[in-house]
Amino acid sequence: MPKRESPEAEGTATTAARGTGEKYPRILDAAVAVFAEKGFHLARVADIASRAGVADGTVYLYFKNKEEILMTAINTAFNAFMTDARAELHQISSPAERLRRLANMHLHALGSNRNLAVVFQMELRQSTRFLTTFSHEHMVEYLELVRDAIREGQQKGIFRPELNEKIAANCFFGAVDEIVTSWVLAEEDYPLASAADAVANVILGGLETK
Amino acid sequence: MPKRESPEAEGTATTAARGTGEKYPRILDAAVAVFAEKGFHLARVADIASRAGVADGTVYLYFKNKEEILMTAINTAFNAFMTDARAELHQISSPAERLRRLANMHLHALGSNRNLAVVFQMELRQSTRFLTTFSHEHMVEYLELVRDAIREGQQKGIFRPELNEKIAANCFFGAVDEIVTSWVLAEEDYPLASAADAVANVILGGLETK
Amino acid sequence: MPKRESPEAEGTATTAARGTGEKYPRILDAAVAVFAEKGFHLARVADIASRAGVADGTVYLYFKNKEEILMTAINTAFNAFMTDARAELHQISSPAERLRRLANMHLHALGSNRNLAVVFQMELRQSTRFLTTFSHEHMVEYLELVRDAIREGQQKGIFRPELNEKIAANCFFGAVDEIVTSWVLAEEDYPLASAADAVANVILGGLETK
Amino acid sequence: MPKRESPEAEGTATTAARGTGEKYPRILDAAVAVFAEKGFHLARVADIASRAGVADGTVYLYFKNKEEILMTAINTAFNAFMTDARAELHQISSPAERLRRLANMHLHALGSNRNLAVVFQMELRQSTRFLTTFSHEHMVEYLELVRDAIREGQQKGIFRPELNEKIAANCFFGAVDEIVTSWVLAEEDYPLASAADAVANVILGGLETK
DNA sequence: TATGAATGAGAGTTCATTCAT
DNA sequence: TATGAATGAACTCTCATTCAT
Repeated sequence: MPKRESPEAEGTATTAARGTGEKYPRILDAAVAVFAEKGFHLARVADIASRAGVADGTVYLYFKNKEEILMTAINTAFNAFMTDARAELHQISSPAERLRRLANMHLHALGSNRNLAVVFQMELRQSTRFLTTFSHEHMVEYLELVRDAIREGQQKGIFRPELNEKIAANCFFGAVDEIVTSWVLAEEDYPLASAADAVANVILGGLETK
Repeated sequence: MPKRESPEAEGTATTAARGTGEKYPRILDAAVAVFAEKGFHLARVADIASRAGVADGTVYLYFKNKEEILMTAINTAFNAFMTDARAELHQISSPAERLRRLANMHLHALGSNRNLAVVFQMELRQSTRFLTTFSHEHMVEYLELVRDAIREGQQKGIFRPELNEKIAANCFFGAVDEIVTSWVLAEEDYPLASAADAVANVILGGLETK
Repeated sequence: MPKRESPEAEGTATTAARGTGEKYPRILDAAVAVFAEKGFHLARVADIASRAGVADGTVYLYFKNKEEILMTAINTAFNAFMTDARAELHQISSPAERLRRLANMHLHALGSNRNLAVVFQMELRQSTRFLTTFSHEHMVEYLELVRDAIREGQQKGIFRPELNEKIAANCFFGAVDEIVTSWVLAEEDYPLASAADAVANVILGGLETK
Repeated sequence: MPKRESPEAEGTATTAARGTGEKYPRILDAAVAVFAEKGFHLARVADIASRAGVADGTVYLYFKNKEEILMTAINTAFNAFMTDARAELHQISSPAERLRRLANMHLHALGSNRNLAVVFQMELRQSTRFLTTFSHEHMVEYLELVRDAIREGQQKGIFRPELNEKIAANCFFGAVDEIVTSWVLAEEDYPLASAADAVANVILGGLETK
């Protein structure tokens, strides 16, 4: 997920953003903000354009259509996250620590960009067949990281060998993911990452041999 | 979740369903099927009507609008589930067993009605403000069951006392929920409930004192 | 115009009207009330039926369609008025007195039934070609009465001979008609007929030789 | 009433009008033509658009909705007329002459644009509460001109002092208005303004002291 | 006669997308 | 590249009318 959110993404933009150049990222940020606020289907391309401070038509110079904006936003954020995550996890030998670190990064990434978090938690689960497939593939990629760690932990004897590795990985992702959802839906805006250790404790407790 | 799904909900219905009477449940079932297939926004009321074997206008004799159909479907299913769940859990004294049973019921309920499961996993997480609030309330109700069990388990000393009860409950729900999502997105149609014990093992392992 | 308005026409009817029998006039009265309130196009047949205390379908046992209800209401009232008017005017030999009496009857008829007045002033001027023709014919009939009086007055030398009789008749009708419109649109509910003499004075003043 | 009516307003336009530019007045003219022909409720926005030679959606770039088109058409025409009328009447000191001139302008304005006249005579008297209020206000404004003249004439002793000024003004307007209605409903298309003197003669005859 | 559930055609309006400038 | 006016397909919902009971 993008480390920083461009400043105009939250404002009306039409004013501040004009002339900053770099329309592509501005449109992307605006789109994430609008999708977060209204949801994909209720978001109008005109909303995105005006928030980005560009003309409606300009959006189509950078993106084929509305769906592609959403997908690009998700892809960009997801790929950035995965690159970061793979790099970091690579340096950690303990499978348990790796999962703890992954939970941490996951919550940090989304906790630092609420709009993006909303889009991930809400809009990613659309049922356009295409989008479903699309997000499914991301999920698989993410889960691969988790399953690797679990498998390795089982081989090393620190994770319970009888656990179905696939299901365990789903539990890990599901738990972390639900923490994000819960945060997104909450009224108060507590720091999401602060929950990382607590989640990791529960899940790792469930994975580790007694 | 509805005790029985009328058989025509899966088929084209337009033919077979005609004149079977009781249009209300037929429309509801058709709606769930169409929502599952296309998603709420892409589902046309005409699709629902034709699948239910009724005229477009007939839908509006039973429901105020499209949104009300979705909400009714979700409410009906959710309330039926909660009633069942409360009744069953009431008879189980062990908190761990209660959670195990809840996971089981959860997966059974959705595993026996794929369309409904798709609607719950996908459409419930839309971002219409109203729907968000609406589903949030259901979530809270469900989580109350989980939190009660966790709290009691902590008091009895069988669950780790240092765990944040709210986060732990989220982990439980998140894990079970993700198993459903995974099943919904999966190519093959394995019996969902078969995963119940495995999930429960992971989470209970994480909750129980060593 | 009908001498009396059936009592249920103003109320919700569904209660009081039931079982009184005589559904035909009840539907007619209800229709006039609903047309007056919402206008022809915005009036729903269901509104009329419920106000008349009958089922929607029952309306169609008495009237071919919505338009026929309006036409029947107008026709009935208009014919009743014309019959009365012809009978009364027949007994008055002075053309001036005849016009004075006609203005009086006109304002009395509509002033005693506001709903009907609204329908006459507003709905009669629709532009469905059919309805236009239809109301045009009524107008001609009414104007005939006026023109007869004017013609006779001119022959007798009490009305200015140079006046175009057709235009003068239009002036008479227009003046009286406008008094009704003004009353219909007014906030306060003054007795319409009280204006009869004043209007007659103006117009007769314009007609009479000096 | 609009100073000039774009020529295509009367024709089918779909062909000739394309690309003539200035879509706003074209839509307005087309709307008046369609409203005149079918009446507001039966007029479809698609009719207006096609007559104006624009796409359906284009209408909504210029007007919020169908009602706004009607109101704009009426307002524009009415305000133009009132501006003209006030300017002209200002220069006439004789109250009688002023009324004669007003009748003349009234009949000229509507007589030179039959579609607009139809809309004024028919559609303006609908019973949408909003429209009623709206047209009522116009009426008041117009009547103010008439009442001013009458009041002044009474003060100067040339109009009968015993006449109720409000009722007299209604008579004036009603008479002129009915001449227009009569013309609108007539089969043959005689020049409307030719009736101006005749009407003025009747009404002024009724107003003036003998 | 009476009912009212069911029908389905129909229309206002929105908005993603295009394209002439 | 950038614009934004224009397009027109699409879709929800209403309501006059019918007809089995």
